[in-house]
Amino acid sequence: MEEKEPLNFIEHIIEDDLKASYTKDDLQFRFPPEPNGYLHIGHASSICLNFGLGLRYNAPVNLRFDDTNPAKEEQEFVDAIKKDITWLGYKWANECYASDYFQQLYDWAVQFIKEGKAYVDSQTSILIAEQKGTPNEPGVESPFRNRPVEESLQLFEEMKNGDAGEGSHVLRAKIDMTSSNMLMRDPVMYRVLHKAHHRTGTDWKIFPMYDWTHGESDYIEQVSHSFCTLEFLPHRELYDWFLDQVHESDKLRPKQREFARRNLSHTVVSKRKLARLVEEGVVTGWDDPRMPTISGLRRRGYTPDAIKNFADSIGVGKRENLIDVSHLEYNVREDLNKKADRVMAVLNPLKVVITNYPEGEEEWLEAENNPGDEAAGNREVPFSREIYIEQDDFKEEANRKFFRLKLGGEVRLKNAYIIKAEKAIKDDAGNIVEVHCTYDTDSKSGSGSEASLRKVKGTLHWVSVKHALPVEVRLYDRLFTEASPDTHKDKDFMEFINPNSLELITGYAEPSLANLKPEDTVQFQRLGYFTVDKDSSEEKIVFNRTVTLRDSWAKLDA
RNA sequence: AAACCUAUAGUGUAGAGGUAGCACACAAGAUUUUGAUUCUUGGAGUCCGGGUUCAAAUCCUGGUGGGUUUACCA
Repeated sequence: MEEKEPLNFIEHIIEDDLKASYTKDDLQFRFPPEPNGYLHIGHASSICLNFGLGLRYNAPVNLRFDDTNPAKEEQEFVDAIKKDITWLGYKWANECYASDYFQQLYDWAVQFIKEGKAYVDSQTSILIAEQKGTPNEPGVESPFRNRPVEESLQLFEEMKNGDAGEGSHVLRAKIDMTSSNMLMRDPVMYRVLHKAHHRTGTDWKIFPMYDWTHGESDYIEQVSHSFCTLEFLPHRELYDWFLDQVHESDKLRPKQREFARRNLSHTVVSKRKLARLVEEGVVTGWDDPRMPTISGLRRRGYTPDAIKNFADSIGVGKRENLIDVSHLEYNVREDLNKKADRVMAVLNPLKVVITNYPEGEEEWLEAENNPGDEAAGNREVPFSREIYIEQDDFKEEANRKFFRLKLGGEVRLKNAYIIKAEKAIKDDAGNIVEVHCTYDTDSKSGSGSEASLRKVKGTLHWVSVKHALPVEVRLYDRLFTEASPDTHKDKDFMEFINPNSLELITGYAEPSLANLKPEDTVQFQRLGYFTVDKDSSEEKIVFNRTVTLRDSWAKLDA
């Protein structure tokens, strides 16, 4: 009980509030996406943070769509977002929409006008921007700033009724044009937009701005802690100002706190940039397995646990960061190592003929599905005179560090026999096209015979030629060659696209794989984790490589 | 340029005045019918300068580096 587990700064804030005036029942959080795109790994961190807090403190977490801009938002994204959060395994307390609060927000705004806290400005956006000044120079007040309350009221009504054109007027809060915080220089609260909203249709012709909406939505829902990323820090002053105007003392007053966005190396995490990858055809869509979107990661074979463990392990702070993608990869491997069945598939086949194995004969050998998990059971794999091994697993000559097959040398075929390479057959160009081997007839795996227990250094995976199931395999690599492609001042991130982020090959798999369904994940032994893609059909299974196995040999070799 | 935020091993993150920990990455070794997994071990850090204090990663101050803000987007 007294055991102190380390807290991140967000948890410290909550613990401090709990020691002060908050009770546990006051705690409530929210995840507030704008439905204008797909969720990505950065959102996943935020989701895990907010929903994780909800679990930790047994507090409700609302899913709230920040849908105040009908020009960008669509139902399609609402559905995709809900699907992704559910897939991650989180349950929201309430499904909320900022658009549900349009009437309340409007009523408050009218009140503001009556109290002289807001006015209708009839200038162009360009003029308003000019008058805003710069961080160094104060802004100048709009000529409409002190227009009569009745006039503002009347114009606001016209804006609302659709009698005013887009851009003709805005409603502005009357705060301080000389504030050192640009956001306090009479920020826009409403603009006119004659566009259909995905939920309210054409009921509203005016739409509230983010700053005016977000804090009040938190207040309406009685969210205790509203966590957002650091770029909203300057907005906090305005968040508080708006809240000051509407807050009633018997109600909880939400507080906004900010954390640093978490960046992942070798990718980009911005909706705009991800959209460009889609639009320019660099990837096939938002759920392309190379995309850092949740739907992309899912298709790539990532599990919810892998993503959640990743998010938890990187923590949360307030400084600029770049998390190496190897950390993400570690988390999938760790999770899949426990869950994925081990199978055999050969990606770059080299035919091996076992010359002393009877022609036409075959046998089915027992194989463990997961050595770390007895409950995973066993299966049988067919063995015969002709098999495929990986091209990389054979060399005519090699030093003793090469644990694989070489002429005159022996290796164990996983779950099968020990073989010895006798002869390499080459084509006219000198390429090895086939290897002739002999097998030790007494060395069958699991037979318990003396020969079966012999220690041979190398073990290879293999597939019987006759029984091989041809499969399409998509080998994915990182999308960018640069760790931080979008922080170069003089270069566009598109210049760093990895031309080899996808390699398409045909592999040969053991027949048991014919039964797999999309999103099933297996380990191709000695190669990596692979998941069945939704592009699979009756005729052809498609596998996506989630991640390779750790490979210390590859490092030595390189 | 101004205001604000920020600075702990290569990366990320703990440490709230009292022996600088953890994870990944890296290196070495053991085990291994996956060069995987597992296990053991190792190297590696408080941005710089002042101050307060018996004692500073921690508090103060000045630099320096990085970031954010200057949308009728969120």
